[in-house]
Amino acid sequence: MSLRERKQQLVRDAIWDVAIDLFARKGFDATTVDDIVEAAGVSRRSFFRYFSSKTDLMTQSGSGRYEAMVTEAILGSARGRAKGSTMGEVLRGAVLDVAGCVAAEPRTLKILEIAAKYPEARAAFGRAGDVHEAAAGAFRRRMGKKKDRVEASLLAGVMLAALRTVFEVWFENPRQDISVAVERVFAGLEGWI
Amino acid sequence: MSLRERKQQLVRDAIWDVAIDLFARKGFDATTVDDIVEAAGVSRRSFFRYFSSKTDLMTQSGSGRYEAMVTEAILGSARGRAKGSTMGEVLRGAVLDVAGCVAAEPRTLKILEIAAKYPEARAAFGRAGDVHEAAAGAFRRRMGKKKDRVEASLLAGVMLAALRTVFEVWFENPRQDISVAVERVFAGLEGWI
DNA sequence: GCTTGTCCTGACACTCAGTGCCAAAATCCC
DNA sequence: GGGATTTTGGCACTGAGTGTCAGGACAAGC
Repeated sequence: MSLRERKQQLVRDAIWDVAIDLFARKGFDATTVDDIVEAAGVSRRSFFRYFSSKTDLMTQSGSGRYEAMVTEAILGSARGRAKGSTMGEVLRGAVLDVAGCVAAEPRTLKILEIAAKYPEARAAFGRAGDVHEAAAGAFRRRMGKKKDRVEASLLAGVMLAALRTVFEVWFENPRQDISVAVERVFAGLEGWI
Repeated sequence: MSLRERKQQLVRDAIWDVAIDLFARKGFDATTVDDIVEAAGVSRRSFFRYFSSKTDLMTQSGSGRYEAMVTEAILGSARGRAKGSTMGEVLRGAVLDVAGCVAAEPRTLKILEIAAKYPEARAAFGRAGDVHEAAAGAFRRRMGKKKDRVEASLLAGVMLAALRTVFEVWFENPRQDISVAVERVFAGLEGWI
């Protein structure tokens, strides 16, 4: 690693640390890019060379890395998982891989704390969170008290996943009734539920 | 409905129609709010009274409506679904309700078309779409050609749902190993997969 | 029909995010 | 050390979104 690269990493880390600290203290929206660059001692223009946007500071390491991590985990080439595994096993292994990678980064916890504290910061991860929250709450109410929060959250996630897939299927042929797409998706869920 | 309310609805519809038309022709980013208000014949300030942001035009009807729709569908009070239904039945019914509601609005198709055509417009729905896309592609590759796209998309959705739930569980007690959270979530998935 | 209070609209000015451009400084390679 | 290349800072610009305020349109009462 050359001097230049180490220096860049240093600057990048310095910006990130300062920014996360400010977010935690003042909130995401209340912290301006000017606040960050002043505290970090870099120019405004340089900030945008290291991070493509303010939300990049929250979504960690810019665009594409999470996608790559997920893809890698599913394909699991590094682990040499048996070709004959069932999809359930693949799914479980992939979740474990990604969760492990994310949890291994100490920054993850700080980001989760900020996201828990400030709603605006949660928006950095997209509006999907709000819908998921609402659906999970509804499932919880529907189930009564006997079942726990985890299952409600999972059901909500599966529902949103099913909906997304339904729209995908339906959009290929929007003239047909959408219930046909629902049928097809639930045929795919067959055996899971 | 008073004259005032009808007038507001008229303005709102006019803005939306003009905006969607511009998005479809020029793209989401390339269309400025100034373009929209000029074409619609309202002031810039009034635009932001009707829509809280430019992306609101894509996510349809502002914040909260989709959440409400999902919640309503799960609780299913309007349908009077039997209390004793299994969660699988509830899930299916809720998906059908939401999909039906969405498909019934003619605007939905236009929005889907724009989202399909312009990547920037997809970003209005949050970054989650990109991750889902990547994961579904990975599952497709992993499964080989024998299974179809629908199942890959579903698997991707379930995986993201599981991950989100894992982080939720883990965040309550971040000192413990994240694999414990994964265990717990997959215990909830037990019987589904 | 006219007044009065309420709501809506347009206009202006402002903050902040993000980008293009160019000159100066730092780094790397020889 | 000297020259090519990369990085940086400064400046100006566009575009989104917000606060404020005066003026106009609406509903209700007389």
